[in-house]
Amino acid sequence: MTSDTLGDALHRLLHAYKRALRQAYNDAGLTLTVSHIRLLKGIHHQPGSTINALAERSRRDKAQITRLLHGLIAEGLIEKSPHPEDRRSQQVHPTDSGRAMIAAVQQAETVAAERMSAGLPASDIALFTRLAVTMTDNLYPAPESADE
Amino acid sequence: MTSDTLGDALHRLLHAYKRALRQAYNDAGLTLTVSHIRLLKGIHHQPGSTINALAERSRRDKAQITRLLHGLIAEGLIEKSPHPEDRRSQQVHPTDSGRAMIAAVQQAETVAAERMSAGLPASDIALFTRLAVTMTDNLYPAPESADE
DNA sequence: GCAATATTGTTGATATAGTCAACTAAATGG
DNA sequence: CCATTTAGTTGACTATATCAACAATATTGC
Repeated sequence: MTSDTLGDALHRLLHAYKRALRQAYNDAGLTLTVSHIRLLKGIHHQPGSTINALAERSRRDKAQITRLLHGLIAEGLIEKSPHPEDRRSQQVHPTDSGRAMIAAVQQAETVAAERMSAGLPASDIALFTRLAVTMTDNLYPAPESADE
Repeated sequence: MTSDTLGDALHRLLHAYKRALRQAYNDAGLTLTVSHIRLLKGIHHQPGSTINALAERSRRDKAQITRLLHGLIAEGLIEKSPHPEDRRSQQVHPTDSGRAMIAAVQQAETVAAERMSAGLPASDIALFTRLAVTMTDNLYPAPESADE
């Protein structure tokens, strides 16, 4: 199995998966983009996060996170509040609308994931996911000690 | 394992992988984008393809393929020739430069793939790739017969 | 044989995703 | 107390992707 094949398979799968996701969101009447939804889920998963924390966890540019947050705030799905200890910083929380949106998103994503996984045993999916996580970690090595 | 986890793992892996690819291309002095390189590889893999064939195989919009081809022609990596039978159509071939570029690309991609796969047995990578192909196929069902 | 329809590739327009740099206000460290 | 760092923002830009409309050409059906 060449490196070529693994890479090609990944590109193709993500392209197909993102299309399927967009289709499922559209079918569910959701108009947010994949990136907005991923961020909303990240906030829902860890309410009170700072923008920096969201950027770090998702490994996205904080400029992009800031812009995506604008969109989510405009939709009334999240809100910001001042950080209790650091006046440079804010904490981000989902609103009731945001939490309601998460439920709809999860349903739509289940549709897409079930299509994608059709005919595959849960043990294969579990292994696939574990391998994906491992490969991602391989690409983001833990920070080295100072004496590197 | 929730659908959430599979999807999230995929998003993260592709984001990390594309970054690693771009880094490897940069380190190798390659200035083409990931999309240009993927198209060049597709042409190299099947010289003489039409634009429509390239769009179909990659499942990209033909408008995007046309634009990417412009860039590759500008770099002298491919060339077009009139289709022998259909005057609407052209055939696309790699040039000698394009073929030389492929070798450099393969080297750079091996670097990225080896980082990504570090510590994983080849059998795991093979299984992962097979599962990725199956899931992609699940998302693009074969065209139905007319009596659907 | 001709008109209607379909196809190929292109261009226009637009949206989404992503990155780098520079900035201000605030925090930290020496 | 001052230099440096950090948090978040904005500007600018690139990459990726899609839809629609079009002209030229091919195909189909009568």
